[in-house]
Amino acid sequence: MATIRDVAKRAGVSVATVSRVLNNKGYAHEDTRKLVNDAIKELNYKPNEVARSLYKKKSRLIGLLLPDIRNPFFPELARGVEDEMQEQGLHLIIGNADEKLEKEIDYIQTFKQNNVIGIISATNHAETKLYENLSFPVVLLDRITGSYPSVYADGLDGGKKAAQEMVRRGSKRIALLRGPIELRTAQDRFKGAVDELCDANVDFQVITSSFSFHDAEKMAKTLFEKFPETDGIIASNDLSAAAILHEALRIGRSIPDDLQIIGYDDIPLSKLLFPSLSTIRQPAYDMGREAAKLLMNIINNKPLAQKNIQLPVTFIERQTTRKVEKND
Amino acid sequence: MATIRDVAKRAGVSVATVSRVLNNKGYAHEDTRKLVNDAIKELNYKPNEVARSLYKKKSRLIGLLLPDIRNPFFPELARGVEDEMQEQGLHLIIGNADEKLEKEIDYIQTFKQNNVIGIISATNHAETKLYENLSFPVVLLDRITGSYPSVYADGLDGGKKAAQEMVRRGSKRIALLRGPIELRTAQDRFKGAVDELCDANVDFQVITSSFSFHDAEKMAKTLFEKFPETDGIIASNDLSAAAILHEALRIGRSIPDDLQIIGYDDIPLSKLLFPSLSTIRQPAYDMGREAAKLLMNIINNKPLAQKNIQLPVTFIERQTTRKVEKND
DNA sequence: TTGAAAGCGGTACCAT
DNA sequence: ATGGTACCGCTTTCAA
Repeated sequence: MATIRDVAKRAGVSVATVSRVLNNKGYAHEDTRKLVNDAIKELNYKPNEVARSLYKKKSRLIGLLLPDIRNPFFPELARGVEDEMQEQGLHLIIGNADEKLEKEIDYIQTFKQNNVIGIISATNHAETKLYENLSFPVVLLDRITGSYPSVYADGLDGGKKAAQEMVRRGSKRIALLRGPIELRTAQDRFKGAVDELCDANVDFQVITSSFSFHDAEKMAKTLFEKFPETDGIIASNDLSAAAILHEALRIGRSIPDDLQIIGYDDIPLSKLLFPSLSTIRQPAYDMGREAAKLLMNIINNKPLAQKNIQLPVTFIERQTTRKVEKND
Repeated sequence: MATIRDVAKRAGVSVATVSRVLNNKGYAHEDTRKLVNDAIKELNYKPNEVARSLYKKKSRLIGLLLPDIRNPFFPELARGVEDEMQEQGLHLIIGNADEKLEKEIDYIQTFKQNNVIGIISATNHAETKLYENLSFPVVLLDRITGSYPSVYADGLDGGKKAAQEMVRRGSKRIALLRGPIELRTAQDRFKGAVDELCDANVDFQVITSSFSFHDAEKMAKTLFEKFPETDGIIASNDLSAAAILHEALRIGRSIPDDLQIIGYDDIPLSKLLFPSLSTIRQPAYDMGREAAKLLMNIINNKPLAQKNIQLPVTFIERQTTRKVEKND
């Protein structure tokens, strides 16, 4: 690998000059500039980011921390972050915390030690002290606390919409899934639904469940054992909804005639289920992009229009809910 | 952040001594060692990996390149790699190439510039020149070329098993999906199936398709339009299989009585489909772990039992295939 | 057993 | 406009 010294020698100038040309900083005569650039090309020189990072105490890396890379919602977020960062000439280190605090701590350490200039976190512990005393900014993604800037979708409205659509389509004995208690976003969508259900003339039951694959199947079985009368299920995410749909069909429930299901997230697979899943769509890709933009604005000290960015959710009508006249 | 100088000062020794203690290299009196370790604890000192990396031209980072983070097969691979690396005290940078050559090049550049000590690649271009002239080892994952060490599952056997099980269960007019031509792994499973189907007394058609979400739906529609008579489909991966299953049910085919489907991969969602998907399971998590181990053995100059590691695949019988007497 | 100092590959200050 | 050089934080050789 060629170094800046090789380039300097080749161009017949000092390393200082090469550095200036490289970074477009300070003066450099047009001719010298050309000399240097030619040398760079000839040697196929790429600056050593590590050396740069050591001196400046800043790299060109952004850390992205995901809670569970297996839940298809998160790869979607990641792609949004990635695309935006790439456009800004930055690089992404993705860490998968696997819902384990220990892994999360480990990744934060790695990020620190590699001089990332910022972190975007979507983990389940983002709301703890882990992110304090960092020397670079943190943006929360699909997570909310008072303390950090964040990007998320409107959970209250999401829950509300799910409940409204469910009720409007005639379900009377509704099971409402409640995601992890420690996640504000999960609780918002839960609360949004509860408020709506309380106002409506329906019975409803609450089941608490995690967001992971593993638990989804068990939860689905339990649900139908405990509440066989249920005629409408509002799931806490699409993964749970998929498990519920599977179990419902397995025990012979007819969907959507006898039982309606509404998911949450709109992961790519939801439309491949059969019947395809009606769900509340979170604009995951856009959320990722927005988070990246927000972080970059903070890093570049741009004035922020808002510290917290809320994106809208939409009801995606597919086939696990019954048809009904439009009435808006 | 405390530096090695702070620690040295605190312990009343030189930085060289601290470094030796830190790395367990060279002599250090037991008492001095304790002195240093105490200082490290008191200051909560963590060595600066960037500085270390600059001098040694080696970091503790491994680059993992995935072709498409949205295909659930790859996160599963990633988790295997991640867990093994973590146990070895190394850290992972995950890059998502998004099936784009340009992104892949970009990530490789990032990996280089950050002194990764090795790359594990599962991308669609791993079989090109991109990985030549690297100063660190490369291991291919779920990919095969002559040139690089690799870890993959037995595609020939997988294709063969899929075809056997399909034929054994009575399908007579079979559609065989062929994945991307440029991927050896995809072609192996295709060839395995072709060989078997040729020997059997059945008709079959070949449809070429990509592995991505986006194309899966269109492909499914086309398939049934062009070959409405089909009574058995061997998919190139579970994503395609899911799309096919969806379309089949949509147009009223009865599964598995009228049409059987066998997928490939066994992604976590396959068992949540309804009917749950019969498929050829690749041990993705284990493949990831093996790739990590292989890479580490190469990095540490351990003698290699074998440069290419092939893992077995298994037929997972679920509900998109008909029941049949055991006959092994 | 320990420490001084050179060097990894850049950046940026200060002279010229 | 350009160059010399100290410095970022760590490792390693060499001398003591």
